[in-house]
Amino acid sequence: MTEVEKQRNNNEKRERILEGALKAFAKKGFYNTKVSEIASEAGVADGTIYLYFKNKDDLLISLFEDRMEWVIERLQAELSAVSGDSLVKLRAFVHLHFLLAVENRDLAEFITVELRQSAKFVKEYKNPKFADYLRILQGLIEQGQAEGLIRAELDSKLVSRAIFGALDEVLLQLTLSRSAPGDVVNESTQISAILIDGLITRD
Amino acid sequence: MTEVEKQRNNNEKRERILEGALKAFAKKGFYNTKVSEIASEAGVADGTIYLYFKNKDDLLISLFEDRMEWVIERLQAELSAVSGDSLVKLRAFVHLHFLLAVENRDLAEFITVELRQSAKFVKEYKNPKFADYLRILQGLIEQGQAEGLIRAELDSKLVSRAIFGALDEVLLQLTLSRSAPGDVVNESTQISAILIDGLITRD
DNA sequence: TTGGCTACTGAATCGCCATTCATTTCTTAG
DNA sequence: CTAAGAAATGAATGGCGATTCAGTAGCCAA
Repeated sequence: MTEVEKQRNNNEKRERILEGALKAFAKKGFYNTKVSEIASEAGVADGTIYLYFKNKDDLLISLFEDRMEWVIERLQAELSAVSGDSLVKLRAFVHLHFLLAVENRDLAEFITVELRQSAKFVKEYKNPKFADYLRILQGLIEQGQAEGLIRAELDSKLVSRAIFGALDEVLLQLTLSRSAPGDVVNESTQISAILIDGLITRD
Repeated sequence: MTEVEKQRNNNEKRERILEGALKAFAKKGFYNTKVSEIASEAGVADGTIYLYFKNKDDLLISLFEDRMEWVIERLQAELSAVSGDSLVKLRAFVHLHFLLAVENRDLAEFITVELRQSAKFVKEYKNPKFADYLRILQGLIEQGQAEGLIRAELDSKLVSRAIFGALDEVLLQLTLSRSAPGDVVNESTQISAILIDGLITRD
């Protein structure tokens, strides 16, 4: 086996473990998932997990890093393909957020449910990838402010937090109720409408 | 000891345990908190906890119920003292949400961080009190729609979820960073402004 | 004073599960 | 083909911590 193939092999096993962990965490949550369950889901022995990850916490963090990186790449790729002003991009962002979640149920469930816990309780972990995600959103807001489309007096950091929160909570409901993909278009359209134009009626 | 005094005594001990649990859960999270830590925080023996609660899960759920009930009562009391149209009330709601959180740090931290986990993983638990909270918000939206102030085409359930999510995420940030009470007024004002008027500039 | 009742205590139990590591299996260079 | 080294295995270990329960303490009524 060449070095390259060896590398691929390693990554494939590592990936299988991550995939098993994702599935298990999404179903039962981090604390209620046994390492042995992840192992069996991944089709490896319990001990094998410890060849790829330091411990259960490390597995959790690695899973975050890995999947968030993937999400961010997809998001950026799709966003850069959108042409138009920042409001158009913001609408696209909202839509993509939902779309990615619906296409990756387990991942969405894992992130919406475990993100908070982990951010707080897995010692030392500062969750840089999540910060990156927020920064993309914040960048859109600031772009809009620079273009004069979004009110300049708003704190872009606060706004991006709030938007993320709104999306996340609606998604939580969606994933937990395991409802049909439903009208993602409808939901994302309504959220965008509120964000951009507000709740009030106009003449 | 009369029956009444006995009752009060019981409730006082029960309350001490709930208070200890709240403090501990807020600091270390449900899964990282030992029952013995709660006991020592409450100044009772480990076994005493099991005289008042079936098990650790039951303690968690009871804590939710109890504190959410209190929050809802305060919220309703304060809201009913607000006179004005539904937009005024919505602004007050947002403001109160932040205010209550800042006045009750541990409670806010507990609710923002543990609510999701519990809703999903404590078997059987449907979290009715949280549903009540959302319903208050939903009621405000619907009132606004009836008054013609809020766009009728919006799904009030979706909207109330989204608003709650926005508030919750901003609060999460606030409580986790343990930042100074800071400008709660500023934050709640900006959030209300976005909700009501939207992000965009107006001529 | 005593006996019974209730509330409380906290040390001991017991099951669980993350982690380890002696052993086995696979891989490849010579 | 062979032997060394790498990778994987999964049964055994060890510690932890929720829960239990035999015993203690306080209280009251007779």
